[in-house]
Amino acid sequence: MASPEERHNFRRTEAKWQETWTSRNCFTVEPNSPKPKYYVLEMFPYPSGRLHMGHVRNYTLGDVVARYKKAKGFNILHPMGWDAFGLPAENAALERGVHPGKWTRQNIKDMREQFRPLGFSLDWSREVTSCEPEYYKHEQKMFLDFLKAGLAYRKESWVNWDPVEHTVLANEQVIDGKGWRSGADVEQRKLSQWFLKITHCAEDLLKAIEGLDRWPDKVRVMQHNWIGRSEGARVQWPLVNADKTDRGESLEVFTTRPDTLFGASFCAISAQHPLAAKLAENNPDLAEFIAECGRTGTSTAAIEMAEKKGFDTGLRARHPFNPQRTVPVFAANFVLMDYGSGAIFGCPGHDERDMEFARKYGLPVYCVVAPVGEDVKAFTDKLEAGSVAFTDDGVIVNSDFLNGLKVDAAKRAAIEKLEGLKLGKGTVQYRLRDWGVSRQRYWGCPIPIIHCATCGPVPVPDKDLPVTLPEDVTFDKPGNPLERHPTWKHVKCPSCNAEAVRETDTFDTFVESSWYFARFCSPHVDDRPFDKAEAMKWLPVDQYIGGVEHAVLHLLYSRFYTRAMSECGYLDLKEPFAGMFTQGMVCHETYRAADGTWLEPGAVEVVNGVAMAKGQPITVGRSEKMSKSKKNTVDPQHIIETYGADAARLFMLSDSPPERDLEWTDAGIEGAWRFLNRLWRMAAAASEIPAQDIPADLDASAATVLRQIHRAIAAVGDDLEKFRFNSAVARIRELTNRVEDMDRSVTGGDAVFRFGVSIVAQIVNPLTPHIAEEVWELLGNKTILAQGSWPAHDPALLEDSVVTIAVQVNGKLRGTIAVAKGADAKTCETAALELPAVAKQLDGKAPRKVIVVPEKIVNIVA
RNA sequence: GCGGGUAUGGCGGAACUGGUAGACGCGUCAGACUCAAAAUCUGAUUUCGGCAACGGAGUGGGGGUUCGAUUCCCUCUACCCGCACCA
Repeated sequence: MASPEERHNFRRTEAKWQETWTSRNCFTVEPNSPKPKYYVLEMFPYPSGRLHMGHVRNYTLGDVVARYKKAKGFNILHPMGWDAFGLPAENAALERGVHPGKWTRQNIKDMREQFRPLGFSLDWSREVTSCEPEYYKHEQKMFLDFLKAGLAYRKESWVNWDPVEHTVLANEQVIDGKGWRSGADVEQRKLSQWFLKITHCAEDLLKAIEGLDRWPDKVRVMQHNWIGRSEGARVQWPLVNADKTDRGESLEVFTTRPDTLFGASFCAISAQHPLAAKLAENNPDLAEFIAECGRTGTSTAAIEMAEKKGFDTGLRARHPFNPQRTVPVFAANFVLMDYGSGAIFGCPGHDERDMEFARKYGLPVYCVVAPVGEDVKAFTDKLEAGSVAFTDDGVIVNSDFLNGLKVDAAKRAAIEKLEGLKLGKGTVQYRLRDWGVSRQRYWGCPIPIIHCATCGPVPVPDKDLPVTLPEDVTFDKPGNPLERHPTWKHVKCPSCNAEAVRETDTFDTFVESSWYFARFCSPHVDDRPFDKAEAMKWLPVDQYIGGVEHAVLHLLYSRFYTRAMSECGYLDLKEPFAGMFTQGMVCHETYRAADGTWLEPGAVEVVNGVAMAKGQPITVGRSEKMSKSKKNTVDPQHIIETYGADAARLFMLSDSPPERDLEWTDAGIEGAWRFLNRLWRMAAAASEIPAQDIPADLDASAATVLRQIHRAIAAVGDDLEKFRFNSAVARIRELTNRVEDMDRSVTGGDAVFRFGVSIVAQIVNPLTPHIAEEVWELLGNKTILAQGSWPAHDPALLEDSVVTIAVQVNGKLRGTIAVAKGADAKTCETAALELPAVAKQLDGKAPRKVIVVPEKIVNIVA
């Protein structure tokens, strides 16, 4: 171990500066400040009780932005809170018998303590906790307002039921037919649910994506696809019974290809379609088919994909353009009830799935689109005999009045005709469905509704809000404890005073996270969710930072919720997040023993280049996201205790660009630690030099370093603006190297050295603020960097008076020349041709052509 | 299947609007200090040939545009992510 004075004592200095910042109130908003505002927000954490490296990365990125923007003269809002409702609390209750509330609040306390030593510039005075009534009561009020505004409604619907968690899942929470948390096969059940009408904003949510120019393209594309707009038509097919009598009703289908209507050979309805249910009453085989579809549901969708099953209902449907023509109506497992009208028409010739279905059930194939210029007869024969659909653009054929039109024109013509016949209508369909917010859970915000046998669902009157969660609940049985509570749900109907029951469902936890960013603007107002003027002052969030896993759900819900709040007068804003950044995951190598069990990194040692654990060779797996199940986690607290917060932060920012995955390595954190100690030793040396001005007769070598210092200020600032934190770290290290290596004995050497160290302190401050403050103080400064400003660079010093430019012959580098900045082309050319290497390449011949790009390059074409 | 992304030394990664590829770091090797080790410092480190000067090749593969391509275009391959019967 080196002597103490050679090493930076991070334990002492980090605690010291954290106390200083707190006691000087460095991170609270400046009231009535003339400075422009800047709202930095990281996604608020779920209080699991344990800080992990993903948190460290997320909040470090945000802290860099907050500290940098503060130094650039902004008034910063950088708050913190807890996304505190959710299932893990109930799981803890089940597993350990702890009350979810107690467990959650203890976790919050613990995690707040774990955050403290990282030195984030967070304004804790604005802390919000979503599981407390002071927070969720506003959510209840807003929900009732949404209800009044028609933005919330109740409907019976098929839901994804997780049999393990005993709850309903949103479509987004079903992954490959399995519950996103439990991994259990999801079943289909019909329940009455509350919905928020996100589809009301579908078009606007889609269009406005264009304006989100500070969002990652990836996220914008994902949201675009999620909303899934498609143009098409709803078409009526009059139904005919098996005995050829008209049923007096028609089947509505949705199609994006009305141009191919003449190629129809069947219709298919969803197994969940009301018509299917009606027909099944007198048809046990159909009933059995429907039941089978319900069983397989979405659960084995991936496997079942190839297997398209249909059941001929016996009904037939009249072709809208030719009443003489009828097609069979099938019930089919692949038709989705909640998209379009839950029914389709099948055109096997021009849709691959329909083709597969037609071939399986012996249905005819009609060719109605042919490639331009192709022989129609020959193409028709080939298509109708084959089993490959033609889905490209082309010319309509065999289609009466549509013949000869291109696909797009035919779509328009078909829709016009349908509308004339009153058998259809052009429409826009979205993939996006309304947001089901009911959850059959205890640990969530109660939905403020009372169910009365005579009045139906009645909103809880304002005066009775909030509806608080009862604390005295038990978790000895599966399902929702609110259902079983002896008294809580039994209340009088607010409208007729009869005996009634409370809604026992609670909100999806995505509701809390859909408005917390607004609550932070005025977290202590009690009579409304937030002060409108304050919210309008701070919103939108200037820079939001979080994981890509929320690219669709949370971000889309928040965009909708902001619109909904605006419709109800709470705000005047559409987009909550002007800038979005999605960070990569923190990964680590995985290790497995011979018996396949996962091993912790701490258990692994490398002996003679072979990875071993307990004397046995082990398998080193690829790097994966840190997770408890794979045991490849590294505990942030341990890292901070060993190397300090600055080292942990620096490593998080080095090497990997923030949007990419970061590979955690011991060598990496040690590298960061070494750099900090080097900086520390430089600071000690610089502090020995008296403060002094840089002399006018500065030595040339020191002047070069001075230019490099100014260049680094500009470059690091630029990198931080653009989220190139890894590059900023590289430039700071580069500058540190230059300053450290400079010759201090020349005229002005000491002054430039001292200046260089002080600049390093200032530009490294957003990244590693503790050591930066310490260095700054060591240099005799009485101010603190947390309240300081970004150093100004002198534009005149950014560039050298002499530039080195490359000389190429035929595009290959043959040497460099140093010319005065601004030297003309002729000078450059002459200097280049004088290079021996160039002369050698030319071999006495005159160059055919010389290209000179001033201050960049000379290329000689031989 | 559809949509999006990525590919650069032993490794993570740099390279602004087409202009000196490999910044910065890690690792490795050699050396200094040391009784020794750690720490620290110095030097080397894309690759091939060569003692060297120097020369050849080189940014996943192939092709193109250009005086000049990691960067632009076409094409192929591999991997990663999202959606997945959306009619």
